[in-house]
Amino acid sequence: MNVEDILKTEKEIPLKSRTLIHFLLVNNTITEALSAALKPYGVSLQQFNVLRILRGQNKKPASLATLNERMVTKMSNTTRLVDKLLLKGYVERKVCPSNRRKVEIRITKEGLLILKKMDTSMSEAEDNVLQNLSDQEMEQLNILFNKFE
Amino acid sequence: MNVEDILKTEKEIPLKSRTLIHFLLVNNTITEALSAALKPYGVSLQQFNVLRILRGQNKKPASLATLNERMVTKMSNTTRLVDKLLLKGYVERKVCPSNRRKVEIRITKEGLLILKKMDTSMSEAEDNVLQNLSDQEMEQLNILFNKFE
DNA sequence: AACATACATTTGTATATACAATAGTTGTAT
DNA sequence: ATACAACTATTGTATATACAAATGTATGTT
Repeated sequence: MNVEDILKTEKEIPLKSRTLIHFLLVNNTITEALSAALKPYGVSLQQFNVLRILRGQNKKPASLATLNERMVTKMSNTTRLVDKLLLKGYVERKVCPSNRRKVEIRITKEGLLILKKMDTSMSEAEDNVLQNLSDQEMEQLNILFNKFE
Repeated sequence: MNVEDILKTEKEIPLKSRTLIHFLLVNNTITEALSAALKPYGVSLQQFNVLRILRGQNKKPASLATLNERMVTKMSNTTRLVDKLLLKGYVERKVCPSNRRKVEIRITKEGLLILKKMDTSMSEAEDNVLQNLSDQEMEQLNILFNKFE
């Protein structure tokens, strides 16, 4: 299926616009698939991302700045994102004793438990989205992606 | 710059996840660049998209359904998107005489005028984002993008 | 100690989006 | 003609996000 058909337009789109539009279209496909996989757990992609970062810390706490630095999609408001996870009991937050400007955020046991389940669903969704691509093609994509500013 | 560096993580990310994360990262780059180009005009990417569709109609009106069908990123609420453009005077909307369930949306003279200016800015932004890619590489990307479900 | 500056997070506000519910219109079958 | 289902857009509500301003804390300078 080509871009013109998807957008139901007669005229041919120039290569550059076409590439970018195609990019955005595939991005929609990907985020919809991943979000749908997380839907049963009631968390957004961003919240999932935060939980994964926290698990990667191995007990070490993370500050908001750390989270922001490592998030795939940077947020202007990580505070409220963590609030949501707090409400669900998946993270805990306390003021950092050594520097009281900072907060220490950790994933809870419940967070780890639910995250393990999410991992399975996410992995399935990833496989599904990428099922028509070979390893070589993915490598190729990664190389091409590096050329974007 | 590789993905691991961008996300400041030590562990190597598996190819599939890596590809998808890289995709999302580049998507952020693209949408930020394009949105920034539209910022001076006070319209969002979606609003710009609607204006372009309307211009492509050549005087023929479009219904909300038509807009939705042709938008790059489908919206659950095109009504309010058009509301914004109405307020700015870039489009006009009236009830379709032959089928009063539908509305007829057209771009105005002011809309066409401002859109012409936006085109220049957008084209510059596109060139900028894609400056490191050859035509062949873009073609390659389009082929790979077609492999996504 | 007093002050200015930088830092880290939180809050306020406006806008955007998703999803569900509603309202009005049309076509069709009876 | 009437009832009913399908269609199209609008509205309501909750949540998400962007951006700017405010708060509280720490650090450096005099």
